[in-house]
Amino acid sequence: MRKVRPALLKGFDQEFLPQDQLQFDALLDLIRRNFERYGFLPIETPSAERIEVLTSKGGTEKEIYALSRLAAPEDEEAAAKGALRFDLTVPLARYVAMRERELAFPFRRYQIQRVWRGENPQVKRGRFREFYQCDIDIIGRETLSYLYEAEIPSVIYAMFKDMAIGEFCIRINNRKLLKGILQHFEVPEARASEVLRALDKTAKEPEQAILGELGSQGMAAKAAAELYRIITARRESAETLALLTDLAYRNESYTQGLDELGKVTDAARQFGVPDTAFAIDLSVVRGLDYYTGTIYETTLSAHADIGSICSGGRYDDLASYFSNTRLPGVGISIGLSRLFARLKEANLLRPPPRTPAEVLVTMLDADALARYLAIAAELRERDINTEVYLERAKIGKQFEYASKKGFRIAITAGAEEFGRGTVKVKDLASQRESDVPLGEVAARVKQMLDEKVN
RNA sequence: GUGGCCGUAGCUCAAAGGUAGAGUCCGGGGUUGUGAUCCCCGUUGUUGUGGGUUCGAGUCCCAUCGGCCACCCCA
Repeated sequence: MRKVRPALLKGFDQEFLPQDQLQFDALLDLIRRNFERYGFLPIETPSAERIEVLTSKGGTEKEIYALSRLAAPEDEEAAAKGALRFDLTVPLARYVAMRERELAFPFRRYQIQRVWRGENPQVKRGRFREFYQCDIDIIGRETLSYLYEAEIPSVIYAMFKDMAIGEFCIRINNRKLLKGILQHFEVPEARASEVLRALDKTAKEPEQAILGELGSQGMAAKAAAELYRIITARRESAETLALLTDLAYRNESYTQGLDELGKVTDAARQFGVPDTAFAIDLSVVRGLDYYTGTIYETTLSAHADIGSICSGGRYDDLASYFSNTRLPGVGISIGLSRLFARLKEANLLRPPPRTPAEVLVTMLDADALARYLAIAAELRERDINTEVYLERAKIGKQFEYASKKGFRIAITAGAEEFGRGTVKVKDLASQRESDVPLGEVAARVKQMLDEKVN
Protein backbone atom coordinates (compact mmCIF):
# COMPACT_ATOMS: atom_id res chain seq x y z
CA MET A 1 0.00 0.00 0.00
CA ARG A 2 1.20 3.45 -0.83
CA LYS A 3 1.92 5.40 2.30
CA VAL A 4 0.86 8.94 2.90
CA ARG A 5 3.86 11.09 3.75
CA PRO A 6 3.51 12.12 7.40
CA ALA A 7 4.08 15.85 7.23
CA LEU A 8 2.80 19.07 8.68
CA LEU A 9 1.36 22.20 7.18
CA LYS A 10 3.48 25.32 7.02
CA GLY A 11 2.90 27.38 10.14
CA PHE A 12 0.70 24.68 11.68
CA ASP A 13 3.71 22.94 13.12
CA GLN A 14 3.56 23.40 16.86
CA GLU A 15 3.45 19.92 18.28
CA PHE A 16 5.92 18.53 20.74
CA LEU A 17 7.43 15.40 22.10
CA PRO A 18 5.83 14.62 25.46
CA GLN A 19 8.78 16.04 27.35
CA ASP A 20 8.47 19.43 25.64
CA GLN A 21 4.72 19.34 26.02
CA LEU A 22 5.18 18.94 29.78
CA GLN A 23 7.42 22.00 29.74
CA PHE A 24 4.88 23.95 27.69
CA ASP A 25 2.09 22.95 30.03
CA ALA A 26 4.14 24.06 33.04
CA LEU A 27 4.49 27.53 31.51
CA LEU A 28 0.80 27.66 30.68
CA ASP A 29 -0.13 26.58 34.22
CA LEU A 30 2.07 29.29 35.70
CA ILE A 31 0.36 31.95 33.62
CA ARG A 32 -3.09 30.63 34.49
CA ARG A 33 -2.23 30.47 38.19
CA ASN A 34 -1.16 34.10 38.20
CA PHE A 35 -4.26 35.23 36.33
CA GLU A 36 -6.41 33.47 38.91
CA ARG A 37 -4.44 34.97 41.76
CA TYR A 38 -5.85 38.31 40.68
CA GLY A 39 -9.40 37.10 40.40
CA PHE A 40 -9.69 36.82 36.62
CA LEU A 41 -12.39 34.37 35.54
CA PRO A 42 -11.84 31.77 32.82
CA ILE A 43 -13.82 31.73 29.60
CA GLU A 44 -13.43 30.01 26.27
CA THR A 45 -15.03 31.04 23.03
CA PRO A 46 -15.50 28.98 19.83
CA SER A 47 -12.59 28.71 17.40
CA ALA A 48 -14.72 30.06 14.60
CA GLU A 49 -16.93 33.13 14.58
CA ARG A 50 -19.22 34.76 12.07
CA ILE A 51 -17.18 36.56 9.46
CA GLU A 52 -18.95 39.87 10.02
CA VAL A 53 -18.04 39.69 13.71
CA LEU A 54 -14.37 39.04 13.02
CA THR A 55 -14.09 41.72 10.37
CA SER A 56 -16.05 44.37 12.26
CA LYS A 57 -12.91 46.35 12.83
CA GLY A 58 -11.86 46.00 9.22
CA GLY A 59 -8.48 45.66 7.60
CA THR A 60 -7.67 42.11 8.67
CA GLU A 61 -9.26 39.99 5.94
CA LYS A 62 -5.93 39.04 4.47
CA GLU A 63 -4.92 36.93 7.43
CA ILE A 64 -8.26 35.33 8.27
CA TYR A 65 -8.96 31.67 7.45
CA ALA A 66 -12.53 31.12 6.29
CA LEU A 67 -14.40 27.87 6.95
CA SER A 68 -15.69 25.71 4.17
CA ARG A 69 -16.34 21.99 3.74
CA LEU A 70 -14.05 20.06 1.41
CA ALA A 71 -17.05 18.80 -0.51
CA ALA A 72 -18.91 22.07 -0.50
CA PRO A 73 -20.51 22.97 -3.80
CA GLU A 74 -19.32 26.26 -5.19
CA ASP A 75 -22.37 28.26 -4.27
CA GLU A 76 -22.10 27.14 -0.64
CA GLU A 77 -18.43 27.97 -0.47
CA ALA A 78 -19.14 31.42 -1.75
CA ALA A 79 -21.57 31.87 1.09
CA ALA A 80 -19.14 30.82 3.84
CA LYS A 81 -20.34 32.36 7.05
CA GLY A 82 -17.59 31.44 9.46
CA ALA A 83 -13.89 31.99 9.93
CA LEU A 84 -11.22 31.16 12.50
CA ARG A 85 -10.53 33.86 15.07
CA PHE A 86 -7.25 35.76 14.69
CA ASP A 87 -7.17 37.11 18.24
CA LEU A 88 -9.09 36.84 21.50
CA THR A 89 -10.14 40.47 21.82
CA VAL A 90 -12.75 40.57 19.07
CA PRO A 91 -14.44 37.41 20.36
CA LEU A 92 -14.37 38.96 23.84
CA ALA A 93 -16.11 42.06 22.56
CA ARG A 94 -18.83 39.92 20.99
CA TYR A 95 -19.09 37.81 24.14
CA VAL A 96 -19.50 40.79 26.43
CA ALA A 97 -21.97 42.50 24.10
CA MET A 98 -24.10 39.33 24.05
CA ARG A 99 -24.02 38.77 27.80
CA GLU A 100 -23.97 42.26 29.15
CA ARG A 101 -26.94 41.65 31.42
CA GLU A 102 -25.56 38.48 32.98
CA LEU A 103 -21.99 39.49 33.67
CA ALA A 104 -20.72 41.27 36.78
CA PHE A 105 -18.88 44.49 35.91
CA PRO A 106 -16.06 45.34 35.99
CA PHE A 107 -15.79 42.03 34.15
CA ARG A 108 -12.40 40.38 34.58
CA ARG A 109 -11.72 37.42 32.38
CA TYR A 110 -8.76 35.37 31.25
CA GLN A 111 -8.71 33.31 28.11
CA ILE A 112 -6.00 30.92 26.96
CA GLN A 113 -6.74 29.56 23.50
CA ARG A 114 -5.36 29.14 20.04
CA VAL A 115 -5.76 31.74 17.32
CA TRP A 116 -4.96 31.60 13.61
CA ARG A 117 -3.36 34.04 11.22
CA GLY A 118 -2.48 33.54 7.58
CA GLU A 119 0.80 35.41 7.74
CA ASN A 120 4.18 34.07 6.73
CA PRO A 121 5.49 32.04 9.63
CA GLN A 122 9.02 32.56 10.89
CA VAL A 123 9.85 29.71 13.19
CA LYS A 124 13.06 31.25 14.47
CA ARG A 125 11.17 34.26 15.75
CA GLY A 126 8.40 32.15 17.17
CA ARG A 127 5.83 33.20 14.63
CA PHE A 128 3.32 30.64 13.50
CA ARG A 129 -0.01 30.45 11.75
CA GLU A 130 -1.60 28.67 14.67
CA PHE A 131 -0.57 29.82 18.11
CA TYR A 132 -1.70 30.30 21.69
CA GLN A 133 -2.59 33.61 23.19
CA CYS A 134 -3.12 34.21 26.89
CA ASP A 135 -5.26 37.27 27.43
CA ILE A 136 -6.61 39.10 30.44
CA ASP A 137 -8.97 42.01 30.17
CA ILE A 138 -10.99 44.09 32.58
CA ILE A 139 -14.11 45.54 31.04
CA GLY A 140 -16.10 48.30 32.73
CA ARG A 141 -19.62 49.47 31.94
CA GLU A 142 -19.56 53.15 30.97
CA THR A 143 -16.58 53.83 33.25
CA LEU A 144 -13.38 52.08 34.27
CA SER A 145 -11.04 53.47 36.91
CA TYR A 146 -7.44 54.22 35.98
CA LEU A 147 -6.55 52.02 38.93
CA TYR A 148 -7.20 48.99 36.73
CA GLU A 149 -4.56 50.32 34.37
CA ALA A 150 -2.18 50.32 37.30
CA GLU A 151 -3.21 46.83 38.33
CA ILE A 152 -2.15 45.36 35.00
CA PRO A 153 1.59 45.97 35.57
CA SER A 154 1.16 44.34 38.95
CA VAL A 155 -0.15 41.17 37.28
CA ILE A 156 2.69 41.27 34.75
CA TYR A 157 5.21 41.75 37.52
CA ALA A 158 3.89 38.86 39.61
CA MET A 159 3.78 36.57 36.62
CA PHE A 160 7.25 37.13 35.19
CA LYS A 161 8.81 37.16 38.62
CA ASP A 162 7.24 33.76 39.17
CA MET A 163 8.57 32.59 35.80
CA ALA A 164 12.10 33.34 36.98
CA ILE A 165 13.51 34.11 33.53
CA GLY A 166 15.63 37.07 34.58
CA GLU A 167 15.14 40.79 34.92
CA PHE A 168 12.42 42.39 32.88
CA CYS A 169 11.05 45.84 32.26
CA ILE A 170 7.40 46.78 31.89
CA ARG A 171 7.55 49.74 29.54
CA ILE A 172 4.59 52.08 29.82
CA ASN A 173 3.39 54.77 27.48
CA ASN A 174 0.20 56.62 26.70
CA ARG A 175 -1.43 57.05 23.30
CA LYS A 176 -3.00 60.39 24.18
CA LEU A 177 0.39 61.72 25.15
CA LEU A 178 1.85 60.52 21.85
CA LYS A 179 -1.04 62.08 19.98
CA GLY A 180 -0.45 65.36 21.83
CA ILE A 181 3.24 65.31 20.98
CA LEU A 182 2.50 64.75 17.29
CA GLN A 183 -0.04 67.56 17.42
CA HIS A 184 2.60 69.84 18.85
CA PHE A 185 4.89 68.98 15.94
CA GLU A 186 1.98 69.58 13.59
CA VAL A 187 2.07 66.10 12.11
CA PRO A 188 -1.11 65.77 10.07
CA GLU A 189 -3.62 63.11 11.21
CA ALA A 190 -3.17 61.21 7.95
CA ARG A 191 0.56 60.86 8.55
CA ALA A 192 0.31 60.10 12.28
CA SER A 193 0.30 56.32 12.04
CA GLU A 194 3.31 56.28 9.69
CA VAL A 195 5.23 58.57 12.01
CA LEU A 196 4.37 56.39 15.02
CA ARG A 197 5.43 53.27 13.15
CA ALA A 198 8.78 54.91 12.48
CA LEU A 199 9.17 55.85 16.15
CA ASP A 200 8.31 52.30 17.17
CA LYS A 201 11.54 51.13 15.53
CA THR A 202 13.93 53.15 17.68
CA ALA A 203 15.08 50.02 19.45
CA LYS A 204 15.97 48.20 16.23
CA GLU A 205 17.11 50.83 13.78
CA PRO A 206 19.80 53.51 13.86
CA GLU A 207 18.89 57.13 14.47
CA GLN A 208 19.66 58.21 10.90
CA ALA A 209 17.25 55.69 9.41
CA ILE A 210 14.44 56.92 11.62
CA LEU A 211 15.16 60.58 11.04
CA GLY A 212 15.11 59.83 7.33
CA GLU A 213 11.75 58.15 7.64
CA LEU A 214 10.36 61.12 9.60
CA GLY A 215 11.68 63.44 6.91
CA SER A 216 9.96 61.49 4.17
CA GLN A 217 6.74 61.85 6.18
CA GLY A 218 7.12 65.58 5.76
CA MET A 219 8.80 66.60 9.01
CA ALA A 220 11.44 69.32 8.98
CA ALA A 221 14.89 68.07 9.98
CA LYS A 222 15.01 70.15 13.14
CA ALA A 223 11.56 69.08 14.29
CA ALA A 224 12.34 65.43 13.51
CA ALA A 225 15.54 65.58 15.56
CA GLU A 226 13.71 67.18 18.46
CA LEU A 227 10.93 64.59 18.31
CA TYR A 228 13.50 61.78 18.20
CA ARG A 229 15.29 63.19 21.22
CA ILE A 230 12.12 63.34 23.31
CA ILE A 231 10.90 59.90 22.29
CA THR A 232 14.18 58.16 23.03
CA ALA A 233 14.94 59.84 26.38
CA ARG A 234 15.52 57.02 28.86
CA ARG A 235 15.30 58.03 32.49
CA GLU A 236 13.75 57.04 35.77
CA SER A 237 10.01 57.40 35.38
CA ALA A 238 9.83 60.33 37.84
CA GLU A 239 12.44 62.23 35.84
CA THR A 240 10.70 61.50 32.56
CA LEU A 241 7.46 62.85 34.01
CA ALA A 242 9.24 66.01 35.19
CA LEU A 243 10.77 66.44 31.74
CA LEU A 244 7.40 66.04 30.06
CA THR A 245 5.83 68.52 32.47
CA ASP A 246 8.57 71.04 31.65
CA LEU A 247 7.90 70.71 27.93
CA ALA A 248 4.43 72.06 28.65
CA TYR A 249 2.97 71.46 25.20
CA ARG A 250 -0.36 73.25 25.11
CA ASN A 251 -2.95 70.85 23.83
CA GLU A 252 -5.65 68.82 25.50
CA SER A 253 -4.46 65.44 24.35
CA TYR A 254 -0.97 66.05 25.70
CA THR A 255 -2.18 67.37 29.06
CA GLN A 256 -4.60 64.51 29.54
CA GLY A 257 -2.11 61.86 28.47
CA LEU A 258 0.54 63.20 30.79
CA ASP A 259 -1.91 63.31 33.67
CA GLU A 260 -2.94 59.68 33.02
CA LEU A 261 0.64 58.51 32.73
CA GLY A 262 1.51 60.16 36.05
CA LYS A 263 -1.46 58.71 37.86
CA VAL A 264 -0.98 55.21 36.47
CA THR A 265 2.74 54.97 37.24
CA ASP A 266 2.13 56.41 40.68
CA ALA A 267 -0.58 53.87 41.42
CA ALA A 268 1.47 51.00 39.95
CA ARG A 269 4.02 51.72 42.64
CA GLN A 270 1.28 51.39 45.26
CA PHE A 271 0.39 48.02 43.74
CA GLY A 272 3.90 46.96 44.65
CA VAL A 273 5.61 47.14 41.27
CA PRO A 274 9.19 48.22 42.03
CA ASP A 275 10.76 51.05 40.03
CA THR A 276 13.38 48.64 38.75
CA ALA A 277 10.69 46.66 36.92
CA PHE A 278 8.93 49.43 35.01
CA ALA A 279 9.76 52.53 33.03
CA ILE A 280 8.05 55.17 30.99
CA ASP A 281 9.10 54.63 27.40
CA LEU A 282 7.73 57.01 24.81
CA SER A 283 8.92 54.84 21.94
CA VAL A 284 6.38 52.14 22.75
CA VAL A 285 3.61 52.41 20.20
CA ARG A 286 1.67 49.14 19.99
CA GLY A 287 -1.64 48.21 18.41
CA LEU A 288 -2.52 51.37 16.54
CA ASP A 289 -6.09 50.28 15.89
CA TYR A 290 -7.03 49.30 19.41
CA TYR A 291 -5.54 51.32 22.16
CA THR A 292 -6.53 54.81 23.19
CA GLY A 293 -4.73 55.42 26.49
CA THR A 294 -2.11 53.59 28.53
CA ILE A 295 -0.08 51.02 26.62
CA TYR A 296 2.31 48.36 27.90
CA GLU A 297 5.13 46.35 26.49
CA THR A 298 7.36 44.04 28.51
CA THR A 299 10.87 42.97 27.54
CA LEU A 300 13.62 40.91 29.15
CA SER A 301 16.56 43.07 30.19
CA ALA A 302 19.21 40.50 29.30
CA HIS A 303 17.49 39.29 26.11
CA ALA A 304 16.39 42.29 24.11
CA ASP A 305 16.53 40.14 20.98
CA ILE A 306 13.56 38.12 22.19
CA GLY A 307 11.45 41.25 21.85
CA SER A 308 8.17 41.89 23.54
CA ILE A 309 6.98 39.08 25.79
CA CYS A 310 3.72 40.67 26.85
CA SER A 311 1.84 43.71 25.66
CA GLY A 312 -1.48 45.48 25.85
CA GLY A 313 -3.26 48.65 26.76
CA ARG A 314 -6.40 50.61 27.48
CA TYR A 315 -9.23 51.10 25.02
CA ASP A 316 -12.23 53.42 25.34
CA ASP A 317 -14.88 51.24 23.87
CA LEU A 318 -14.42 47.54 23.37
CA ALA A 319 -17.72 46.65 21.77
CA SER A 320 -18.76 49.74 19.87
CA TYR A 321 -19.41 47.54 16.83
CA PHE A 322 -21.79 45.29 18.75
CA SER A 323 -23.48 47.34 21.43
CA ASN A 324 -24.65 50.81 22.31
CA THR A 325 -23.32 50.48 25.83
CA ARG A 326 -19.90 52.02 26.19
CA LEU A 327 -17.52 49.33 27.43
CA PRO A 328 -14.09 50.71 28.26
CA GLY A 329 -11.41 48.17 29.04
CA VAL A 330 -7.80 47.42 29.66
CA GLY A 331 -5.95 44.22 28.93
CA ILE A 332 -2.82 42.42 27.93
CA SER A 333 -1.92 39.51 25.72
CA ILE A 334 0.89 37.02 25.91
CA GLY A 335 1.84 35.14 22.76
CA LEU A 336 2.42 31.86 24.55
CA SER A 337 3.64 29.85 21.55
CA ARG A 338 6.15 32.52 20.72
CA LEU A 339 7.18 33.05 24.35
CA PHE A 340 7.72 29.33 24.81
CA ALA A 341 9.71 28.98 21.60
CA ARG A 342 11.97 31.93 22.41
CA LEU A 343 12.51 31.07 26.07
CA LYS A 344 13.34 27.50 25.16
CA GLU A 345 15.79 28.63 22.51
CA ALA A 346 17.44 31.00 25.01
CA ASN A 347 17.56 28.13 27.49
CA LEU A 348 15.65 30.07 30.13
CA LEU A 349 13.08 27.45 30.99
CA ARG A 350 13.33 25.11 33.91
CA PRO A 351 13.57 21.46 32.91
CA PRO A 352 10.22 19.73 33.10
CA PRO A 353 9.52 16.49 34.92
CA ARG A 354 10.22 13.78 32.38
CA THR A 355 7.07 11.85 33.15
CA PRO A 356 4.01 12.75 35.15
CA ALA A 357 4.37 9.46 36.99
CA GLU A 358 7.14 9.00 39.52
CA VAL A 359 7.01 5.28 40.08
CA LEU A 360 7.15 2.37 37.66
CA VAL A 361 6.04 -1.02 38.92
CA THR A 362 7.80 -3.57 36.75
CA MET A 363 6.25 -6.87 35.78
CA LEU A 364 8.78 -9.54 36.54
CA ASP A 365 6.30 -12.38 36.74
CA ALA A 366 3.10 -12.09 34.70
CA ASP A 367 1.33 -14.46 37.08
CA ALA A 368 1.72 -11.94 39.90
CA LEU A 369 -0.13 -9.21 38.01
CA ALA A 370 -2.74 -8.86 40.74
CA ARG A 371 -0.05 -8.09 43.30
CA TYR A 372 1.60 -5.47 41.08
CA LEU A 373 -1.74 -3.81 40.47
CA ALA A 374 -2.44 -3.80 44.21
CA ILE A 375 0.87 -2.04 44.90
CA ALA A 376 0.13 0.56 42.22
CA ALA A 377 -3.38 1.12 43.55
CA GLU A 378 -2.03 1.68 47.03
CA LEU A 379 0.52 4.23 45.78
CA ARG A 380 -2.11 6.09 43.77
CA GLU A 381 -4.32 6.10 46.85
CA ARG A 382 -1.53 8.03 48.53
CA ASP A 383 -1.39 10.48 45.61
CA ILE A 384 1.80 9.05 44.15
CA ASN A 385 1.55 8.91 40.35
CA THR A 386 2.30 5.34 39.35
CA GLU A 387 2.50 3.33 36.15
CA VAL A 388 2.57 -0.44 35.81
CA TYR A 389 4.54 -2.03 32.96
CA LEU A 390 2.01 -4.39 31.40
CA GLU A 391 3.91 -5.80 28.43
CA ARG A 392 5.70 -9.10 28.88
CA ALA A 393 9.32 -8.11 28.43
CA LYS A 394 12.71 -8.89 29.83
CA ILE A 395 13.37 -7.00 33.02
CA GLY A 396 16.32 -5.22 31.44
CA LYS A 397 14.03 -3.76 28.82
CA GLN A 398 11.64 -2.61 31.48
CA PHE A 399 14.41 -0.78 33.29
CA GLU A 400 15.53 0.78 30.03
CA TYR A 401 11.99 2.05 29.55
CA ALA A 402 11.97 3.44 33.08
CA SER A 403 15.23 5.21 32.49
CA LYS A 404 14.31 6.68 29.13
CA LYS A 405 10.99 7.94 30.32
CA GLY A 406 12.47 9.43 33.47
CA PHE A 407 10.82 7.65 36.37
CA ARG A 408 12.41 8.29 39.72
CA ILE A 409 11.63 4.98 41.34
CA ALA A 410 11.16 1.43 40.10
CA ILE A 411 9.54 -1.35 42.10
CA THR A 412 10.44 -4.94 41.30
CA ALA A 413 9.25 -8.13 42.93
CA GLY A 414 9.14 -11.82 42.02
CA ALA A 415 8.51 -15.07 43.81
CA GLU A 416 11.59 -14.56 45.95
CA GLU A 417 10.48 -11.18 47.33
CA PHE A 418 6.83 -12.08 47.69
CA GLY A 419 7.94 -15.15 49.62
CA ARG A 420 9.61 -12.86 52.12
CA GLY A 421 6.74 -10.39 52.06
CA THR A 422 8.90 -7.65 50.54
CA VAL A 423 9.52 -5.80 47.27
CA LYS A 424 12.64 -4.16 45.85
CA VAL A 425 12.46 -0.38 45.66
CA LYS A 426 15.11 1.20 43.47
CA ASP A 427 16.09 4.84 43.17
CA LEU A 428 16.85 5.06 39.47
CA ALA A 429 19.18 8.05 39.66
CA SER A 430 21.47 6.71 42.40
CA GLN A 431 20.94 3.07 41.38
CA ARG A 432 20.44 2.17 45.03
CA GLU A 433 17.98 -0.62 45.65
CA SER A 434 16.61 -1.97 48.91
CA ASP A 435 14.10 -4.51 50.20
CA VAL A 436 11.02 -3.00 51.72
CA PRO A 437 8.26 -4.90 53.56
CA LEU A 438 5.01 -4.86 51.55
CA GLY A 439 3.12 -2.91 54.16
CA GLU A 440 5.66 -0.08 54.15
CA VAL A 441 6.07 0.46 50.42
CA ALA A 442 3.89 3.56 50.13
CA ALA A 443 5.46 5.20 53.16
CA ARG A 444 8.99 4.48 51.93
CA VAL A 445 8.31 5.73 48.40
CA LYS A 446 6.75 8.89 49.76
CA GLN A 447 9.79 9.46 51.95
CA MET A 448 12.19 8.95 49.02
CA LEU A 449 10.27 11.37 46.81
CA ASP A 450 10.23 14.03 49.55
CA GLU A 451 13.98 13.70 50.08
CA LYS A 452 14.70 14.21 46.41
CA VAL A 453 12.84 17.49 46.28
CA ASN A 454 15.13 19.09 48.87
C1' G B 1 2.97 40.10 -1.86
C1' U B 2 8.78 41.47 -2.95
C1' G B 3 14.04 39.83 -2.63
C1' G B 4 18.07 36.06 -1.19
C1' C B 5 19.48 30.84 0.19
C1' C B 6 18.38 25.55 0.27
C1' G B 7 15.90 20.43 -0.96
C1' U B 8 20.20 13.15 -0.34
C1' A B 9 17.82 7.59 5.21
C1' G B 10 13.19 9.31 10.85
C1' C B 11 17.23 13.30 12.31
C1' U B 12 22.36 15.81 11.22
C1' C B 13 25.15 15.69 6.99
C1' A B 14 29.05 13.29 3.09
C1' A B 15 29.58 11.79 -2.03
C1' A B 16 33.13 18.35 -6.93
C1' G B 17 29.80 13.74 -14.23
C1' G B 18 31.46 7.13 -13.06
C1' U B 19 28.64 1.08 -7.98
C1' A B 20 24.38 6.39 -2.99
C1' G B 21 27.58 6.56 2.21
C1' A B 22 28.68 7.95 7.58
C1' G B 23 27.11 9.38 12.40
C1' U B 24 22.80 9.26 15.21
C1' C B 25 18.13 7.19 16.12
C1' C B 26 15.34 2.71 15.99
C1' G B 27 15.14 -3.00 16.36
C1' G B 28 17.77 -7.71 17.83
C1' G B 29 21.80 -9.97 20.52
C1' G B 30 26.22 -10.01 24.29
C1' U B 31 22.74 -17.55 28.51
C1' U B 32 19.21 -17.56 34.86
C1' G B 33 15.88 -11.19 37.60
C1' U B 34 18.09 -4.65 36.77
C1' G B 35 18.57 1.03 32.76
C1' A B 36 22.11 5.81 30.92
C1' U B 37 28.78 3.31 28.90
C1' C B 38 30.88 -0.57 25.68
C1' C B 39 30.90 -4.67 21.71
C1' C B 40 28.40 -7.41 17.51
C1' C B 41 24.38 -7.74 13.89
C1' G B 42 20.26 -5.51 11.29
C1' U B 43 16.10 -2.13 8.95
C1' U B 44 15.58 2.58 6.30
C1' G B 45 16.21 5.95 -0.05
C1' U B 46 11.91 6.53 -7.25
C1' U B 47 18.59 11.78 -4.14
C1' G B 48 11.25 16.85 -3.54
C1' U B 49 8.71 16.26 -8.58
C1' G B 50 8.77 16.52 -14.08
C1' G B 51 11.61 17.25 -18.35
C1' G B 52 16.42 18.19 -20.95
C1' U B 53 22.04 17.61 -21.98
C1' U B 54 25.37 13.14 -21.74
C1' C B 55 27.71 6.58 -23.11
C1' G B 56 26.53 7.78 -17.97
C1' A B 57 23.23 12.94 -13.68
C1' G B 58 22.53 13.24 -6.47
C1' U B 59 26.07 16.41 -9.24
C1' C B 60 25.04 20.45 -15.24
C1' C B 61 20.44 23.19 -17.58
C1' C B 62 15.01 24.41 -17.50
C1' A B 63 10.39 24.16 -15.14
C1' U B 64 7.53 23.10 -10.92
C1' C B 65 6.53 22.12 -5.79
C1' G B 66 8.19 22.56 -0.87
C1' G B 67 11.21 24.70 3.02
C1' C B 68 14.30 28.57 5.37
C1' C B 69 15.73 33.80 5.92
C1' A B 70 14.86 39.18 5.26
C1' C B 71 11.06 43.13 4.33
C1' C B 72 5.71 44.41 5.53
C1' C B 73 2.84 43.44 9.88
C1' C B 74 2.32 41.51 14.37
C1' A B 75 2.02 37.49 19.31
